[in-house]
Parts: sequence; C-alpha cells; structure tokens
Amino acid sequence: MERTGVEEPAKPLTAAGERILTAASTLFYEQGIRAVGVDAIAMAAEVTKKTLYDRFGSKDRLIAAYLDRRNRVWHAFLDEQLERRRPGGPEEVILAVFAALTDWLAESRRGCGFINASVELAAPDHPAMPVIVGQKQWLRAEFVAQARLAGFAEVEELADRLLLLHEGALVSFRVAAMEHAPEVAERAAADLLAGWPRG
Amino acid sequence: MERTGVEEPAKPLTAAGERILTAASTLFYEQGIRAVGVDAIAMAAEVTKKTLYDRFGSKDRLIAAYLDRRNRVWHAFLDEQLERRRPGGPEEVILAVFAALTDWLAESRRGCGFINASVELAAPDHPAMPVIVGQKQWLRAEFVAQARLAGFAEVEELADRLLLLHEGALVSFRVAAMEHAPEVAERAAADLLAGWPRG
DNA sequence: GACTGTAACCACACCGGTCGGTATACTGTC
DNA sequence: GACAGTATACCGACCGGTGTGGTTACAGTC
Repeated sequence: MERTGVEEPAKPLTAAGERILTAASTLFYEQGIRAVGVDAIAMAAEVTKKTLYDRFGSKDRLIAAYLDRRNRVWHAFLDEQLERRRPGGPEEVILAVFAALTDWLAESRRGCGFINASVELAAPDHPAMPVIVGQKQWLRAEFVAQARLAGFAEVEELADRLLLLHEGALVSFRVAAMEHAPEVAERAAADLLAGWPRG
Repeated sequence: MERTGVEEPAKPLTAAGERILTAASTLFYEQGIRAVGVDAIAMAAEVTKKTLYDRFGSKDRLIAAYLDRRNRVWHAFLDEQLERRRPGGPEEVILAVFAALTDWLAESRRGCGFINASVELAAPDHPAMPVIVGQKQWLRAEFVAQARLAGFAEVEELADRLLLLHEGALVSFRVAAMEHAPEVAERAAADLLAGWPRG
C-alpha cells in the first residue's frame, strides 16, 4: 500500500518540538481542537509558549502538524495490520482494512480524528483540510484499486459503498453509541464483496 | 412515524426568544457551535445579551434548544417526505428515508448538524447529548420496526447496516467531498434489502 | 584551551480582543 | 404589578500571539 500524499517533514523536530506535537496530538484528540488553547498545550509539553510559536509558528500550523502526524500513525497502523493479517488477495485486503477498524477504534474512543477536525475547523479553506479530505480520498482510491485487482465490475460504485460503510462505522461508533459498529461494517463489507458482480 | 422523545416546549417562545433561537440555529449550523459567541447571536437576533440570558439561561441551554429544534425540523421534514413519496410498504418506507437524505443534504451543506454538534460539544455529559444520541437511536429503532413489519430475518443486524449507510453518507458528503453520497447510500440500501433473507 | 557565534529554549511580561455571564436603571405594554 | 425588553457597563478568565533579556550546549576557529 503506497501512501501518496504523505510527505516527510522538512526537518526533524527538536526535543521540545516533539513534546509539543505529542501533547497537542493527545489534547486535540481527547478534548477538541478549539477546546484546547496553546497555553494548555505548552504547559502539558513543559515548554514556554514562545518555544511553541518558535517551533510551529501558529496554532493553525500546529493543528496541521497534528493531523499530518495522525495520518502517518494511521498509515503505519494499517501497514502493520496488513502485515499481521497476511491477506491472500485484494478482497482480503479490503476486508483487512475493515478488520483493522475494530482495533483502531479500541484505542480511539472519540472516533475519527479527521472527521472531528473537519467539523471543528469549520472553514473549508483551513490549511489542514487537504490532509483530512486527502485521507478519505486515499482510502476510497485504495478500495477502487483493490476492487479492480480482484476483477470486480463497477469498481467506483463498489468503492463508494465500501467507503460509506467505513465512515458510517466511524461515526456511529461515537454518535450513536454503537460499540459494535466496526464489526457490523466488516460483515456488511464481506457480504457486499461476496455478492458483487465480476467485470 | 412516531417521534418518541421529542417533547413539546415548556412554554411558547416570546418573539425575541424566537428570533434568538432562529439566529442561533443558523449561526450554530453554518459556523459551528464553539465558533459563534453569544454576542454574535444577540446581534443577529437584534436583542441584548440580557434578553438572551433571560430567555435561555445559558449558552449550553441555547445549544440544547437549537438541537431540539433541529430534531423537530428533521422529523417534520421526514414526515413531509413520506407523505409526498407515498411508500407502499415497510421496505419502501426505509428507502424513502434514504431518498429523503438527498433533499435534506441539498439544504444542509455542512452535513449533519447532530454529528457536528456531538464533535463540538466534546464532553459526553453535555445536556444536549441525549438529543443527539436519541436522534440516531430513533432512526435505528425505526429501521428495526420497518424491517420487522416487512418480515425480514435478523432485523437488528439489518438495521445496524442501514444505519451505517445512512451515517456514512452524511459524513462522506462533507468530509470526503462526496456529493453523490446520498444516492450511493440509497442504492446500497435497496440492494441490501433486496438480498436480505426473510424470517 | 580560549573565544565566538549560533540555535534552542527559558522566564516573564505584555498585547488587543473575545468569551460566557451578571448588574443596574430604565421603558413600554397589559 | 407582572412581564418583557433595552442600554450600558462590568466581571474574571481565556484567546492567539509578541517582545525582551537571559542561559546553555554545541560547533568551529585560532
């Protein structure tokens, strides 16, 4: 699985910068991007605000760095999950993505950090929005690619439906208090693939 | 369709109270609950902040009133859509819900107000959370009821999958820039029903 | 080793603005 | 009087962000 769109950082973070990004990642996810101020992040990271601004420039750029980091963590997680589950073919790759969702949500009680951030940032032209939209479109494109490898017909429609199930599980898990949403999504995806026509 | 859980207001709103709730509903949805302050709402409603607090007591209670109002508007919308589409049986009722999603999202460019609010409110014990969770659980319960009427087997699993499609469309519409998400969900729901075993 | 320059960070103060909320005196209508 | 609303000022806290003087560790040069 290639992760086009995820670029390496311009340069490595200093120790303080790393602590800032780590603290911000935790607080942003757990409490909300707008609910946490830079004062709190600086305190949690045990740095001064001056250092935070020296390293990241602004809160918005720190937010973008957080989402970029999260995207990397998710890709690494997915890679590790695929390595571990050893899917035999493209269909099993797709289903492994859904199986991985259960593990991901076990450690992400507040649902999808990207979905949450897209709500909180509000403005469609926020610098971090491309990371968010890009992550979702990457997943859809991956479904298209695997569906094509598997020889299915109408791969675009199939990928769209798979994405709805994936995103639906992410949201329902949190908003509808549906703890078993990932498992439901996996079963639904498996049935969808089993009944989908070949091209 | 009954709308259990949606209670009548304790007493009717004054003209100013109505203007406040209307202004808040618009601003909260369009810009975000945390992004809009009470100053801006009072100004948009052409009242003083004092009046706002006299009528609603606090911002959190205004938020709860907004979501309660939105829930009513959505139920009224759904009723009107069902009246208009005249579904013949329970399966068509389910599909009418999905068909209505297209119209709903045509006027709700920022996606689902309940999902958005659940992110922004962050704290699970916020007074408005029961409205949010309740709306989602009401929809799931309605899917269960209609699936049962239609004589399907495993109605809980079916309802779960339908809910994932519905919520997935709401989210993907906005986060994944997927304009056709409601239509995809409707087709997927139709196929799901067509292939689901009877009990 | 002595010296210099640099990068990174600290402590602290400050900025103008916004936030949700409160208090006071007053007006108008029924 | 009861009710609803106005105009205005105020509160403490928080918001993202900036400025100043200082310290420390390290690398490079002589």
